[in-house]
Amino acid sequence: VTARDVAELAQCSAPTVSLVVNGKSAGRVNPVLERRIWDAIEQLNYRVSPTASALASGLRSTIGFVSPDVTNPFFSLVLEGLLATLSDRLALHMIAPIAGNDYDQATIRQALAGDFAALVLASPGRRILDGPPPDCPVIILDAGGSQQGYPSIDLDVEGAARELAQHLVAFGHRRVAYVGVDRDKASLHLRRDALQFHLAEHGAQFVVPDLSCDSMSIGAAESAVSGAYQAWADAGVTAVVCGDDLLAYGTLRAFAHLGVDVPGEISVVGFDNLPYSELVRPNLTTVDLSARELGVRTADMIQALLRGEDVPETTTLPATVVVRESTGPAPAGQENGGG
Amino acid sequence: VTARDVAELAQCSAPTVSLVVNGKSAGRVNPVLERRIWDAIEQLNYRVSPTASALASGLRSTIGFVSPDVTNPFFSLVLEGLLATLSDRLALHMIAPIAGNDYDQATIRQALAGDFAALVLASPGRRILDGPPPDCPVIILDAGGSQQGYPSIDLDVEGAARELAQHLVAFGHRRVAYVGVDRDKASLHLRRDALQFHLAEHGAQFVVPDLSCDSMSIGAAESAVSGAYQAWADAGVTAVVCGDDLLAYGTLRAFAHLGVDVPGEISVVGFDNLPYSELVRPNLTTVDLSARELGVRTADMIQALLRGEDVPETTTLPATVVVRESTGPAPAGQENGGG
DNA sequence: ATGAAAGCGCTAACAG
DNA sequence: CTGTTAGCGCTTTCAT
Repeated sequence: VTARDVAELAQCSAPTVSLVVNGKSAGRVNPVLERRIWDAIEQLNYRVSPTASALASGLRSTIGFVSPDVTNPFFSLVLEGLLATLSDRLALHMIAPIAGNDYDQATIRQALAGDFAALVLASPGRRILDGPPPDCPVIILDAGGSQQGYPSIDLDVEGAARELAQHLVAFGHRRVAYVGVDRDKASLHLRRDALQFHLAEHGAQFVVPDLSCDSMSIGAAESAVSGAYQAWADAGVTAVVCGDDLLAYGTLRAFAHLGVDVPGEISVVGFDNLPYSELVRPNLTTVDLSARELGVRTADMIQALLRGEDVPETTTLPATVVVRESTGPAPAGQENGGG
Repeated sequence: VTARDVAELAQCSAPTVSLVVNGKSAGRVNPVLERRIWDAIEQLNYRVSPTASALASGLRSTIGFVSPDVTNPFFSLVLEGLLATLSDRLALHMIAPIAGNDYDQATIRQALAGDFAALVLASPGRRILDGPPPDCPVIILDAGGSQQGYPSIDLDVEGAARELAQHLVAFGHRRVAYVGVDRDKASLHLRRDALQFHLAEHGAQFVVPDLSCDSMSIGAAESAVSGAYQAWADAGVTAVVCGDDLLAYGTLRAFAHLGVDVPGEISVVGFDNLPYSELVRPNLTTVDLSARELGVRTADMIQALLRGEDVPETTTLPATVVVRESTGPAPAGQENGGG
């Protein structure tokens, strides 16, 4: 059922139908005709073809969202904020790497082929776009700052790292281990480096090589940590910081199996503050990355961009430490987010 | 940059370019011309416009996925399986209700307006489609069987309920409570009813009215359970079964705050077996709903449907009980999934 | 206030 | 093998 069918029934022409369905009838089409048209639309159950509409108008109405891992709650939360804030007129096309193993150039290239109104890249690696520039706005999320001139929205990892370093040092930790992933995740590197810097200010440091997990998953961290623990113990590590809550969950599991007492023998910290971090045993101390807000702000930025407005090259959202039992009871005067 | 630009550069006509880029050049276009065309394509960085292509060919290439809640790991897992299995040619549009509160007719109507190659409805309510029938295949997931003639993929809740009832009764439970949500979720009702039936076989039963949470979330369950516990205790409830793991997490939290010992004073069971269920305290006994597999099978079914093949009206996937510490140590000979 | 004409970029059906 | 002709369904001038 096409616009012409409607036009025929309503005894007018297709362009008039177009005006009406697009709400552009203000003072341009006779109210009684408009009525007839709406009636015909309902009667025939007419819906405009988004495809044809997009082609004719040159207006794209779908935004591409590239997620490294749709099962990671962090990205789910970002997605939720995005979806909740995006105008109804904008559809969202999900793009995820085939293997579930984070995404590479190929994934991005695929995304670029999709002719989107805008493209959102969540937690990309370092080298983002190799080929010719895309013909739509690109927004980068959680990449540790703008890259290649694309506007980005980031978390204040720097500030959180300072806060976290203080917290750890206040508990007497001086010898720390870091758990990250094998991939070239800009965001994870930044977390590590910022933390290293602020630990150093207090005479603390990473005393073992970073542990690189195959993937950002509970299982990967569990097996990696199981293998690394002896070396950590030998090096006198008393706290381990994980680049992501999922890695921290795996770390907690590994310790549980190894019979290592947390936080008695070693403290564990994660980045993200997923909804499950206060449910795991022991409750995980984390850096809250306000994932949902990240999605909300992304949607706002997209709409601004599509209106042709300028947006700041880098937007930074606050990130704060949420202290829970995995780093021991909070010292007097310290905020405790475990409630 | 259009196909005509390429044609011009390669000194041929647009349709020939079309043949080449679509891999339909076998024996229909001169290899040397094809070379020139590919060169031109690369040189101009030409990409076919999916929009124009779809319009001209009448082939739709995006499938719509309606999720009640993108932050619920169950649906994330379904999505992951779906994305991983779907052909590269098929894009996926995410549709979620605005409020984050499950979806209604309006959400579905919006989905119908999207002209998709296929539509997937995950865990819908009872009345699914009111208006005129959609013009694309619709697949229903986790709805407790086919509805309105749409093919469905479901979990063997019936079998799992039997298994679960046996497990609970073997531990001496006779007086049980059920936690669900306010919404008309077909799937949750089925879980409840099947369990009730099999509990009755063993002389056990629900001894209090079902607890209805506002939403399928940890927080909603936590507050609902907090308010209901006294009545449960008065009624002698010794086990509570939650329609979803998230509800179970909230239940565990409520009990933790109330100082109720699990499973000492009361046992808790959830449906879903999310990845976090063996991390929470205490490890949650659940019914494994093989969410990812649900997504995989959905993708398979979509592709079959698009090939014009017939599919069974109802496909049922296995669901099994995973016993963990929230229902106490497993009795001798009972499988223990807590490892 | 409305219709006629043109065209978005591509593909299918034919003609050569 | 290749080019020409149409047309997908809609929107946008531009007449009237």
